[in-house]
Amino acid sequence: MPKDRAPTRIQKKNRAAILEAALNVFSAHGFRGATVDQIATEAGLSKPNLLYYFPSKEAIHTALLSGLLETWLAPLHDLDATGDPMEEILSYIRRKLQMSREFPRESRLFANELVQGAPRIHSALSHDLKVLVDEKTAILTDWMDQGKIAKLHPYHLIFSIWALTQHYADFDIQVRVILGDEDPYEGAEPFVDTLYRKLLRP
Amino acid sequence: MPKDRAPTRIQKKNRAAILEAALNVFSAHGFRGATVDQIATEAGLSKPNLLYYFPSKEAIHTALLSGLLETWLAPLHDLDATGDPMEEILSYIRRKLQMSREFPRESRLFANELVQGAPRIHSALSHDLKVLVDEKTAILTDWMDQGKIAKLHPYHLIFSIWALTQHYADFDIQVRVILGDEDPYEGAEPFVDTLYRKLLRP
DNA sequence: TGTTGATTTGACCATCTGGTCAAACTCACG
DNA sequence: CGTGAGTTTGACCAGATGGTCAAATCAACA
Repeated sequence: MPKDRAPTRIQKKNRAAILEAALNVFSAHGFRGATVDQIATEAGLSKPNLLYYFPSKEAIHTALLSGLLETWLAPLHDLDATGDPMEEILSYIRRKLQMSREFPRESRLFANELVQGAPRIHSALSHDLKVLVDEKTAILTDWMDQGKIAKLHPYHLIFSIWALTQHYADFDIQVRVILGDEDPYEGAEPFVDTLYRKLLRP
Repeated sequence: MPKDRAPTRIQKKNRAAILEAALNVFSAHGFRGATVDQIATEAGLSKPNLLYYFPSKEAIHTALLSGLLETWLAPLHDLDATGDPMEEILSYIRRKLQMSREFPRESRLFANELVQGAPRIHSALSHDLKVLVDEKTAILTDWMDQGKIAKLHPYHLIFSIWALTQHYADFDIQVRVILGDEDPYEGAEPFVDTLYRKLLRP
């Protein structure tokens, strides 16, 4: 294992390659379905070489998840209490849909983990996620109390946004079976926009 | 492997026990994460005994999926072109939400498969699912053309229903982390009801 | 009850997989 | 160069896992 000094050029390159490869493999096959050999090959390394940079398969997975959780929650983090309520929420939704479009692997990485009961990130969820959601739903509740947007159950409002936007990344195959050649996001963006305008109108 | 005559009492009992156990294990761990031993133990059989009834792990999985696909699509199948549009759609949504509540394992079984690209049911999807969805979206489009419900992209309307309802089963852990002790479906039912009433109002 | 087919199992196998290790190789720097 | 730290690898191991098989046991029916 490399010493914990400043990382060398090679360390940076290889760690990045491993995480990139791991994202591909874990998101496509889940933790159990991924093999260290597969990740190593995809990263252009031998298995022992990969294990020189990360002590175990589990460690790669953990590093990947915790490194990406922040990115994943960023759109919600940016929801601003001082902005225009309707526009803030719609722009949060657009950012979230954009994430599904640009980072489908990341979405599926989390989806895989969640569907199986989040055995490896349950604690991170109940801390970071819970806190962030509570903070933001407080804002939503304020807006509702002030009559700026329709009164709805704030948690379920958040769930609906997650469900709708992540569906396009997580169940991509199903979406494409139905849509054929049509670009999913072409139709999704106006659809969710209309949906939430109607839903949130006071 | 049992002959293909009429199944004996023992065959019926054991096949059912295996499929029930397999549903537990596959839905919780995915195909790759499940082991034959685990399924056998949960079904109260030895591994060779289990493999006397199904030729392979893959065969159990396939039998399970194809046996459940019909159940899974039943709510949509029941959408009736001659009923009242708004009530038909709302009742479809209620049935779908009810499925998530009563059959979360089935939902996660499909979710696991879909997230990983549906390697084992892709063909079933592009036949049965595609046909059924096209049939039902034609009804939706009619209703829209007649001004009975709001004009929306019918495929994305279906996606939104799937996403919203299945979210509660598939990402149950996340939902519970946020909601705490609150019953998810208690709030979900009125929420989705309100949502689609607003969305579909012409 | 005897016989035949159905059912069950212990022992076993080949392969896959995560992980180890000592030895070899490479790189940066004096 | 030369040297020491950083990097890479072939060979290897132990345990898990899907699957096989012959022999033993059981159930049902004549």
